[in-house]
Amino acid sequence: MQVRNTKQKQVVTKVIQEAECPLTVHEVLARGQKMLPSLSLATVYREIGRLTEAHELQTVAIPGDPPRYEAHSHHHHHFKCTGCDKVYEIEGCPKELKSLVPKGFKPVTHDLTFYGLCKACN
Amino acid sequence: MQVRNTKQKQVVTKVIQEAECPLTVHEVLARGQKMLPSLSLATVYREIGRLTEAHELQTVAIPGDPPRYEAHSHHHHHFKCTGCDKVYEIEGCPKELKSLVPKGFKPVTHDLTFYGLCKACN
DNA sequence: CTATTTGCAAACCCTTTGCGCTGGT
DNA sequence: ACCAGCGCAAAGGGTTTGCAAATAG
Repeated sequence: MQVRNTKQKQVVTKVIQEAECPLTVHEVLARGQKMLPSLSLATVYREIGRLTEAHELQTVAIPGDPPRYEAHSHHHHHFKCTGCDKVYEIEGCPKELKSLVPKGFKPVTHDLTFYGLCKACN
Repeated sequence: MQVRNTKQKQVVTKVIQEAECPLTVHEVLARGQKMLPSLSLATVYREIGRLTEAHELQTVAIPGDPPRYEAHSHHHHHFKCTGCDKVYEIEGCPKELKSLVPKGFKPVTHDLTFYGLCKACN
């Protein structure tokens, strides 16, 4: 079973790589359709599913929001503006974090999300 | 518009307060029906909605999982076991966290979730 | 007695899936 | 020419909502 290189895949990948912030499925669809108007929602879901399984995408889940997706690059965290609802990337990660985990537990990874006002809304 | 003290509200509140970990809506329903068999799913959703808006409940969102709810007590974080899928509370929170936020941004709150193996699964 | 709240079922998302057609190789 | 992948539309699963009956105050 071989993987084919289709326009749809190129478009979805491109949209996510060029995004300045994590995108929802519908945002990916909207941006993708500017390049390829026939792009369908089902295809976006399928492609995002593939990319996520291949660990080329990361899911950013924020309570109350639909999931967002971003290119899997280096380890980082997020800031969600409660004013304009945009999600920003935050660099850095304190080493001490792991010390919060109780003895006997084995932490593998973690998510950290800040909420508040971004530069523009503040 | 005054709020009435119904059996359903008491049950939902009690279930969540007595829970040893954050519960999904269906877990709240199942536990609640042991005390009040007629309790309906819609009522659980409505009551959780009210409590969340009143900030008496906190939502624990984990990518891929349905949201869970817990009593709003002190500030703390969570550990999700990827072995048994249970969610544990983690105490403590490094002061340095806020220093990750860029200048001009105003952090109000944050979520932190660890993933890995719990004591039992490790 | 009156207005809120409940339970039910239908309506609504958002996401997934079956299927015939398109198009990459 | 073959078959992975697409678009469409229907199905699924979780959550919300309209409404008549139940019930707190």
